[in-house]
Amino acid sequence: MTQLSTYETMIMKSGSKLTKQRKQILKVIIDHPHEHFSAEALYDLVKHIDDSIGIATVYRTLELFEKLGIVRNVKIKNDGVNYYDVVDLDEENHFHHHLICTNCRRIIEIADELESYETFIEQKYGFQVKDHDLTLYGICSDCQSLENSEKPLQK
Amino acid sequence: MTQLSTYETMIMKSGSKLTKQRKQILKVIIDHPHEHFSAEALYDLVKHIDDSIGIATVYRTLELFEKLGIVRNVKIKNDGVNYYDVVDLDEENHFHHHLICTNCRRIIEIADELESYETFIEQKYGFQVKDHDLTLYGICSDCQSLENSEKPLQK
DNA sequence: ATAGCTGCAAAACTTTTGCCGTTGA
DNA sequence: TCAACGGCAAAAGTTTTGCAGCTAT
Repeated sequence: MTQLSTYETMIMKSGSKLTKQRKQILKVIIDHPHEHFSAEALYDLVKHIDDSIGIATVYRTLELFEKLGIVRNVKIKNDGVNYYDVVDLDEENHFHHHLICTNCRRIIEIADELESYETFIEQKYGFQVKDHDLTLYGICSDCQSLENSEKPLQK
Repeated sequence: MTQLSTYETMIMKSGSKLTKQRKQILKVIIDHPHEHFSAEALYDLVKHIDDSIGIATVYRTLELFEKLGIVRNVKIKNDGVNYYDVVDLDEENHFHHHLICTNCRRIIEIADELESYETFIEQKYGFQVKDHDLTLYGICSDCQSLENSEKPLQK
C-alpha cells in the first residue's frame, strides 16, 4: 500500500469525500515531502495541474488534512503565514523539529534529538542556533477536571 | 534598580525615545508578568489608562520591544494572533517554554526542563501533553558561508 | 438522491503603512 | 530645535464564510 493510498483511505474512512481537488493537493504534498507549504504556495502548484481550483478549497483541505493528521501546522516568528508539512506515517516519534534560518527563511527538518541541543545541532547541521521555541500542546489540569466541557482551541 | 527602570534604560540607550505611550505599555506588561498579550488585548488595557492611544502604536511598540529583547513573540497553532510576554532579565536560560491548553487556550509558562519531557511535564504540571513543537531559530550553513548577505527574516 | 464539496466573491481579521501634527531629548 | 513618534484612517495580506451550483458515494 502506497503512502498516497493510505492517506486516501484515511480521508474516506473519516466520512469525507475523496474529491478531485483533495487528490490533487495530496499528490503535490506527497511529491514534496520536505517542503513546507503555505496555502498560497500550494494553490499555485495545484493550479498548474488544474487551473480551476480556488484558494478557499486549499484552505479547507489543509484544515481537513490537519484534523486527519495528514499534515501539520508550522508557525514561524515574524511571519504571518501558516505553513504545513506532511506527517510521515512511519515516523517513530510524533514530534517534529525544525531549524528556521532567520536570514533566508529556509525550513530544515531534523530528527528528534532531545539530549543533543544547540551544540549538537550546530555540529550536526552547521546551523548556528540563536533562539528556540518549545511549545507543548495538550489539556491543562483544570480542563481535565472539567471533563473537556469548555470550547476547544479550534475556532 | 527596578525592572521597570532597567527596561526604560534599555529603550533610551537604544536611541529610542521614552514616550508616554511606551511607558504605559511597559507598565501594563510588567504588572502582568505571566500574561501573554495580543496587541488587541494590550490595547484594551492601555486604553483604560489613556483613552487616546492608537492600536498602531501598540503594534509599533511591541515590534520595538521585541527587537530590544523586552518581550518575545509566542505563536499558537490554529490561532491567527501574535502573543507577547515579558522577557525576565534574571532568566538563567534564554529559552522559553509554554504549555498551551488546546481546550481553554490557557498559556502556562514552564521552566526549561530539557531531559524531563512529557512524562515529567505531565506529573509536574498535571498537563496532558498531546503534541509539541520545538523550533530552533538561527543561521543555516549556506547563509553563514554567504556572510549574511541575504535578506533577513524580518519583512 | 443527496449530503458534502467547490469556486467565486465578499467579508472578516490582523497587521502595516502614509501622512501630518506632536513631543521628548 | 527637529528627528522620532503617535493617532488616524486607509491599505495590505491572510484566512474565513455565504451561496448557488456540482459531485462523489
